[in-house]
Amino acid sequence: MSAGKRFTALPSPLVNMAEWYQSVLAQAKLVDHGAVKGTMVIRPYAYSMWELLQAELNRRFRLFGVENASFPSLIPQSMLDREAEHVEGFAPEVAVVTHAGGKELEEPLVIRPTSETIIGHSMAKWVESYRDLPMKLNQWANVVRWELRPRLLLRTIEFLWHEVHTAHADEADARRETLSALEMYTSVAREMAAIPVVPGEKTPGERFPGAVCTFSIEAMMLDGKALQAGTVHYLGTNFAEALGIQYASKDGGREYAHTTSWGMSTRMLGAIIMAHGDEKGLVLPPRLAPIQVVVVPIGKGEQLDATTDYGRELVQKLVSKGVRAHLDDRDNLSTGSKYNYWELRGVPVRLCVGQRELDDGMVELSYRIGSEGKQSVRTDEVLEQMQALLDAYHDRLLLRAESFRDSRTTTVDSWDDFVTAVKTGWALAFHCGETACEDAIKAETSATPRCISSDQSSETGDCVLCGAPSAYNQRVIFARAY
RNA sequence: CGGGGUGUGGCGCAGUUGGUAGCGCGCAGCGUUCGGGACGCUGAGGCCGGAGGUUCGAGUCCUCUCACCCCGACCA
Repeated sequence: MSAGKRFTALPSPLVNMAEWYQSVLAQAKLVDHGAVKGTMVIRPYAYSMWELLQAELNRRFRLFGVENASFPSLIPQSMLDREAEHVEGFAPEVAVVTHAGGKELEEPLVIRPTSETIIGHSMAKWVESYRDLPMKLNQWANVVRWELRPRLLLRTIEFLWHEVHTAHADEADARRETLSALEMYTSVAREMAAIPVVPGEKTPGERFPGAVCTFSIEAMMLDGKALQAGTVHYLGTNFAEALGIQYASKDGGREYAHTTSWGMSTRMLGAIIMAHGDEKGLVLPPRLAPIQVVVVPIGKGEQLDATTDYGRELVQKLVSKGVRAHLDDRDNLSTGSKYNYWELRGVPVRLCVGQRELDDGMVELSYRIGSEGKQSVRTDEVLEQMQALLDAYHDRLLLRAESFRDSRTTTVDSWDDFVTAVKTGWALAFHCGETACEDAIKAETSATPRCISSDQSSETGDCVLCGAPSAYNQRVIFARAY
């Protein structure tokens, strides 16, 4: 393998995936390291993937009645301090501004690690009556968490996300919202990213600081590790009490609102890369692929001019049908080189047009995944069916990820089986719920409880490590995680 | 913060017992190519992470620093 030409092949799942991952990111030119350690610069191609995800999330937010808004990135220290557990939980990773305007500030400002407090502060002023509830706000924003060990795209010091914050009149409504949000994220991951995530509740040890309960969607990466791809919290009245989100109830009383918060970040892009990629590079889910179809004209001289014109026309027609198509008319690359270029970038469908196709009104169609190889298809047929072909491709990708996930997920009842299972994937095991026991498991195997999957039927048993009765009605997913 | 490792053109690297810095890729120009990572010729691009020292002479040896990467602790 000549240096700088092809990236490192996908390693065995038992091997550290970092090398492959970084290599793909670098060569596909998706992100760069930022000026500050552990931050990142997202390149245009990757950013448009993010924009597509944003658009879908915004669409879903509207269905929820969530409105977009924007809040300050600097929060007075005292405001963060309002909720005790919250401030304690975030203290180690909060960046603090102590100087400004050439002098020391009377009160330090923290750079938001999340915006519960500042948004709650506004909600407290905006909510007066039960008629104002539920209030649902979202902001697209950068937040800063001073992580000890950043990982490109998966855990950067500064990251881009959205955070929805809602306030409700009562617990039932807030809890309903929490579960709907979790379901929404699950569906977005499946429908957009083709990642078969598992939704479920976090164990108390993994809860968001200040939450009554935390839910997440967990995705399996190609090395069998888990990645939290989205998170939803039911915050009870903790933040409402701390920030004074009170309303006049129907019967004239003063009640605290029940709040929730949920978020999904650019980590999702990392999830996509590490859930679908292969030895040729990225494999992008069509609904988030910035380019869904690339058209490559083939030939030389006048022939190339003709196929390029034909390709351009094809692209225009695809675009008019809502397909994100791109013409690769670069004249300094060979055909084979272009193939590899687009495969590295994970483009789902490639259409080639040479003299043969031109003569017959055909195109050569091939997919990024699968073993069909190249097929000759009538051009009008391709135009007619492209959207359906992309949908079918999405389904295949999802199915592939699903069977991978299932093949790496093991139901275990003995400690030995547990240890073996978390080496290559996920273990479904009973757990006593004790944090000390979770810690012991982590120390032994580096696996942690990911979530209690809500897709299981009710079942109890003995803790896989200590043998005490299980604390939950279901098995807990344990896995090594990013 | 502990344990490993690496710093040399944009990227990936080589550089012997100290002797005036090289290769591949990429980039620019010209020509031939173009159905699976094309080729030829020409060319641009470097205080060898930084600071001290040893030496006639340091990419190379010594000391001190700084940065980055990997494994772990913290975590979307």
